[in-house]
Amino acid sequence: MIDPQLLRTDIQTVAEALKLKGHSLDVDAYQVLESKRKSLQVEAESLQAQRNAKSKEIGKVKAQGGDASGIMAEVNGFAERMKTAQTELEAVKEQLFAMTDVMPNMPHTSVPKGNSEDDNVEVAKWGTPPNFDFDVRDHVDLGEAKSALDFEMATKIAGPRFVVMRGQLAKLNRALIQYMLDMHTQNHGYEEVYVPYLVTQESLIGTGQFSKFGDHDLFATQAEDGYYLIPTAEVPVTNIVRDEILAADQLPMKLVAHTPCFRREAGSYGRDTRGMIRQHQFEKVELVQIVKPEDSYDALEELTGHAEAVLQGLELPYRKVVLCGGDLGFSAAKTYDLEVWLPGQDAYREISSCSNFESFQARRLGARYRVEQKKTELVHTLNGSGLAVGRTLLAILENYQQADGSVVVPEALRSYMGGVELILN
RNA sequence: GGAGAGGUGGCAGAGCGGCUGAAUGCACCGGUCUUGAAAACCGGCAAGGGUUAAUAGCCCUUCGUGGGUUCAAAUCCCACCCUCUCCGCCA
Repeated sequence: MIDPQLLRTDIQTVAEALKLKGHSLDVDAYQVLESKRKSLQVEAESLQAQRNAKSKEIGKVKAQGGDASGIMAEVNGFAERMKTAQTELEAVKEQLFAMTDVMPNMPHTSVPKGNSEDDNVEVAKWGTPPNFDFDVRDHVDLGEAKSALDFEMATKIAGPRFVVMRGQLAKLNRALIQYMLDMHTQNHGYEEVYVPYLVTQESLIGTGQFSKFGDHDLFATQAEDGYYLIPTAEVPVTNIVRDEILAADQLPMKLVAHTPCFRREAGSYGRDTRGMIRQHQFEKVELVQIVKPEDSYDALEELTGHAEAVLQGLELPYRKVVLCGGDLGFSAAKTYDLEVWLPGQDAYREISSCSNFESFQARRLGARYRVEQKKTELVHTLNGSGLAVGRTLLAILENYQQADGSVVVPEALRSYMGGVELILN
């Protein structure tokens, strides 16, 4: 949610910033509504103030045993007028909300211009893609050869975009989760949290995944329950601070959670249909930080570094890009994507997305902290994948593959794999 | 699932339909005292919103949520949600 105060005082700046995200803001329409809101609200509130004053008078007169019928007659007509003013005000507010609710967050000034992912800017590259002196296989061929990945079976059970992992790969999956959680809790200062995988609509609205108007990428339970499966741990974890006023010394709050994530992928028919790149259900270790506003950009660099540390620990080549305005998500002010090298695709593919939302989520969430005795201020929220586990697993298969189709276990994972150095052999 | 109790400020806990945005205690902040601290004493201390140059005033809203009764609701009525206790069931 964009600061309504800013929309009143400097809507041009907002309109300019939103243009970078491809959102055109109807400034005139907004200002017309806003001035209506102002006069209606002033009117409605002054009617209420008058009524309150009169009612108090009645109370006083009656307490003294006097006759209050005169004042009561005077106040009688108020109810109706108040109701009309109230109704009109609500209507205008709703129209304003319809406009602000679909406004994305403003990009940070450091965000490059651009319309699509082609305009994202590479800011760093780490490691070198391996050279193979044999025909490279992708993770599907590698996994299916030993029945350690079984897409057909998953389709039988649940339909397309699911996978069954068996034996060593199921264990590798678990090893990766442990490795990531241990690294973030032991080296990076995060507190591990376990959270619900089903959440309410309210929680989704808080983090911006659910808009009344936009479509969403969510699985839902039957209407009577009203639950949604989480598309990312960002939702339950960030909602920890919803409607809270935190003490300054609670910040920064650094949380890490491993959860499965569920997405319909409704808009991506035909895209990434092969393999584990895009699934309805996948595992992710998510980093979340709740920080003071002045610290959020340092925190973004730090948090991105924490995700990079996992890739470096696993010795997977990757590059870091900063998303251009047009490719930025709805709620984000700035995002770094980490893209891991996938020999099977001969390309870098996203494996982590680290974003600063500034106060955009916090405003919806009502997440504040106490600056001084009497003052509260919205916090800034950030999150990033550290990392997407399924994609990490397939990156390992493809980068560590051998001529015979076996796969070397990265050193960092061996203690989590019971000392095994080679799998799919 | 059945029976009962309850949801009030950071916490605990009062609150006859008007003088209660809310007693009191704790916590917290400021001060006096003290070499310093503690104790004691004095003062302050909810959030959101509007108006405004203003973090000054003034005003509105909020006592689980939503509706209703009334000139007036934390207080009365209805529905829902949640919590706790007991019983049943269950990993």
